[in-house]
Amino acid sequence: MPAAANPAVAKPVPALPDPGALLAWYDRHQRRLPWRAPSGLRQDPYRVFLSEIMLQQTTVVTVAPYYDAFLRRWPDVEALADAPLEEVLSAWAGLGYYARARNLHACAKAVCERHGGQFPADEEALLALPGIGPYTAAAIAAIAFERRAAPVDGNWERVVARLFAVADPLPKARAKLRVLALTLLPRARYGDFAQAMMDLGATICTPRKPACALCPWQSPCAARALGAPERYPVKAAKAARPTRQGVAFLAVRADGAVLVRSRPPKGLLGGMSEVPSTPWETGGSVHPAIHAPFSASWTALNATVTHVFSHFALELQLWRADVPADARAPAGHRWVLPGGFDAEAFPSVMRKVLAHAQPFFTGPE
DNA sequence: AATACGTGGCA
DNA sequence: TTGCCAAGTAT
Repeated sequence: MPAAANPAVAKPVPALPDPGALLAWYDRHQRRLPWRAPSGLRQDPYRVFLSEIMLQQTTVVTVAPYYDAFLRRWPDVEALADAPLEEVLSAWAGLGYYARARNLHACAKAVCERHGGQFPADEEALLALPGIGPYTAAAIAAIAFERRAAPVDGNWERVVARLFAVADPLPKARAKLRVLALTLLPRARYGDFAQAMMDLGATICTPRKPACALCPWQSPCAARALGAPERYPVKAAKAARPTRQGVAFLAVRADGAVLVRSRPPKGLLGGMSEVPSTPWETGGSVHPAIHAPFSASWTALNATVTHVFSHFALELQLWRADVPADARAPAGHRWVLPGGFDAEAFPSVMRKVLAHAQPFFTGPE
């Protein structure tokens, strides 16, 4: 041991992170989640798929009730593939990132048509399915099929960035973090390891105030050695969020029905239901009336609906018109009674709008 | 590579 | 109140 024999060259070399230490921690502290199989059992690939799509950029607490509802309504991939897209969108309403729901449905169809109703086990084949990117392909491969794969999500990135004190800012550091993450993989238990990394990130190695004293990897962690684990990962500055304005037209029929239409199949809130409105633009529309679904005595309500989307904030003024029970719906529009609201694919912003149409409709929960 | 794409909770 | 954050993907 030449190095150790020379005190002048000897440095305190931190131990490399041991995958076994994390797995041992996971065996004691793993969270019980609705989509997790009983210990030692492999989870149904459809359930892994469903949960992973829902969990993209979405918290466990938010996902849980949606996951239960979907699984009860569509217990397997064939059932989901056979469902009308409108029903899937309606069930997804409120979860956000609605392209996920469209792709979820398209993916179920693809699995049935291209793979005989069986999810493929290979990352590459999974990656070819709609809505399944690098993370989800790896997650399904590891968790449902016990394949050697690294589903590098935000938790992995945070844990790895701290373990190795990666100073490069995200998202550019992503490739480097992935390489480092691969060095951590164990020789077995790939599914458990993937979920252990996520549990560690969610409960110990948290974005703020990480609980380093409880961490199975506190000893090899470079960021902790530096005394500032919460400084990692470094993130690039995000773009400012502009505000857009618009006017939403609340046409209320004498029996309480509200005039509704469906948004274009792609883009923002693609395929979802909405109250007709002007375009949403920074600066707003100079002449809202030309965008009204029909001519009527529109009254500006003393109400503004505000809503924050991922890349802009919205301020919606409300115009209301009360119309006779025999009023016709313009082309592309339909009347929906309050009792039918739950069957519609109203995103959260529209639930806020509709709360102003019906005093007895409370809107988003 | 950069941007579009939701929502709700928390400090 | 404002900004940050959560099991990302598509283009």
